[in-house]
Amino acid sequence: MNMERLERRAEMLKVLSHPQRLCIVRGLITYRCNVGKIQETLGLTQSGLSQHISKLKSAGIIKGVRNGKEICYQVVDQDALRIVDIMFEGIE
Amino acid sequence: MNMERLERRAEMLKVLSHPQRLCIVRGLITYRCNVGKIQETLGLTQSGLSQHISKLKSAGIIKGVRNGKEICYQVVDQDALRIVDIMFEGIE
DNA sequence: AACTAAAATCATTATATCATGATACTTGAA
DNA sequence: TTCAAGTATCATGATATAATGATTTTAGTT
Repeated sequence: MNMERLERRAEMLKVLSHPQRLCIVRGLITYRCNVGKIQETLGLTQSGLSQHISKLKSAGIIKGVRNGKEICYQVVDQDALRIVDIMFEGIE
Repeated sequence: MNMERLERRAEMLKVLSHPQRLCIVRGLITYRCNVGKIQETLGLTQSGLSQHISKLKSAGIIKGVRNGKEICYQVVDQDALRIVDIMFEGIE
């Protein structure tokens, strides 16, 4: 069995397993790009949000492209996307 | 938004986000029941396995029924089942 | 060059998780 | 009623994560 791959997938799950990060990823699925917007929408601190973003990036779940002063993030891991969809089924 | 539910779902993800626990749950999906078997198959210590089982149970992912000296576990959380399926896609 | 907005990093403390080994509980059988 | 098998719990130290506030970097603007 490909243990390395399983470990990477497990790490991805761990990074997703935080309510705020789930909300961040869901936001990026729906709107992509908005970082400052998500901060105010979710009521996170700048530092807190940035650290969440950093983890999501390290895990390969999102990637960001700088556009002037802003950085536009989007979800690039398709499995993460499916999992977040499952997590938000029946929530709202 | 139903934050309580989201937190419970996130907690479920966290419990799943461990390679050994992913393997345990996959084993229980395929064969259900076998605890000692899983221990030898995966090469886990008795204590380690038991603690994994305990977390999976607390998170509502599995439940166990005692049958004599043995306890038969099975997966009861359907979302957990879907997620484990996704995790093992393309692995083996 | 100085200023500002956007974002990242650092430092700290508190808390949670992991791995291990030892001990205790539960149940059926001798 | 003792015993062994199967399972759970406890105790510990090592490591990881979370939350917060302060500082720093990056890039566009004046």
